[in-house]
Amino acid sequence: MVETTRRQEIEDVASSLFHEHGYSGTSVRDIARALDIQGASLYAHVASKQDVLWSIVDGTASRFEAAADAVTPAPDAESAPDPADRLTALVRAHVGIVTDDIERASVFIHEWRSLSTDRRAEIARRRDAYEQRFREVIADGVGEYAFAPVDPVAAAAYLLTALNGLAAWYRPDRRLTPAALADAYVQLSLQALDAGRHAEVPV
Amino acid sequence: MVETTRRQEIEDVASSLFHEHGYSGTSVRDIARALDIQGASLYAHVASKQDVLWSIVDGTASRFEAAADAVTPAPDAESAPDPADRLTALVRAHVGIVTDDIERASVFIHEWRSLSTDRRAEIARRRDAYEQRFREVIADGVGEYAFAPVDPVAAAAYLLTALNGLAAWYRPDRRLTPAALADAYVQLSLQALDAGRHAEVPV
DNA sequence: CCTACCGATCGGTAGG
DNA sequence: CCTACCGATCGGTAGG
Repeated sequence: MVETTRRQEIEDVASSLFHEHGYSGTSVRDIARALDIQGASLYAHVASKQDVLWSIVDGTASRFEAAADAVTPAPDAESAPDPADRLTALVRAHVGIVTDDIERASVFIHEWRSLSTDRRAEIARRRDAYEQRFREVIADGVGEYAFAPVDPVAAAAYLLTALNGLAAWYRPDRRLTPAALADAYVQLSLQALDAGRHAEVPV
Repeated sequence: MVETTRRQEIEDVASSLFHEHGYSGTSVRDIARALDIQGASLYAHVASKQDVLWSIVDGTASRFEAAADAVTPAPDAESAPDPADRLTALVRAHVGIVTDDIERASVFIHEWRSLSTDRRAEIARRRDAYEQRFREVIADGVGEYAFAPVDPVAAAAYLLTALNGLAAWYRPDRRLTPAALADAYVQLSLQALDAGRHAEVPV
């Protein structure tokens, strides 16, 4: 039932090694050794080391995008949820993906610079579009006086790098479970925008 | 007057290359090429590539520590400044060092994992001690009801990774100068802790 | 700071 | 998935 293809195994151990030593710091033979096969045998399954990195980064980017899509209101919705709720959903989705697979998330966040020029450009575009979702919610909230008057570009970068930082330090433990962590990060993110403090100020 | 030793030049170009391509992704010959000398000639000035990384990381760690020392009240002070002021000073100092030399800061933040075992352990200790300063101010503020009741460990990690994220994205421009950026990041950080909203609640 | 050179390792291919 | 092998590049040394 737990079907794990060889290709998936390769990407799993590659994610772990790229996470720990970086893409440049990991050799094809390091990956093969973790699978108990010869370095050259890896090429029966993958076209290149770069190809493995791309699969990990592209797949993880898609997970983030799909999760954000799922919590983004349809453009034709009667009434868009208020900005605080929309931001909460985005933060929770993001933290969920990071904590669900820290190694792949970490590779996506830190190693996309090692992609070839074209792929790197594509991921840069997709990352910017993803960050734009955060900027828009923040700008909406500022416009509605639901958030403090922050710079949406700086605030979105602040929030997203805080969330992405998880991939570098978080290890699940009994005291700070993924659920507790998500709650804490939602609280900090809403507070960072002073959410709910400004609705009454001007009209 | 502007005395730049060869050693400093080497560390400057190495910081730039390590920032862009990582330590493993930068060869000794890459560094030499940027200085218009032969790869082997570099060894007239440095003992090893690892030695260059250590100088950058150790020096930058010291800058962060000295800046935090400078804004930390003496233990024998009559009255410690309130937590919001202390946190403001810590955030401003940290952002200042990052924006003052993004490349070195970035190498310190991201490449310390490439250090040899002993040095890596030392930097891990020093980073933890530095982060502890943030945890303490946050815990003090929570204890005095100056901040919202956040988990000091999670909140300190959240704040510091947000600040460190600057090294990856920030480029000074006319709209967002280093000073404006520091103001925005202080505001977001204080708000993240809901600073000044809780003083009146219980006693 | 240079030329000349070292052994080790790199990503990848050929041919089973 | 293996053995055998490729040219290129790696960090670093010797000796000027």
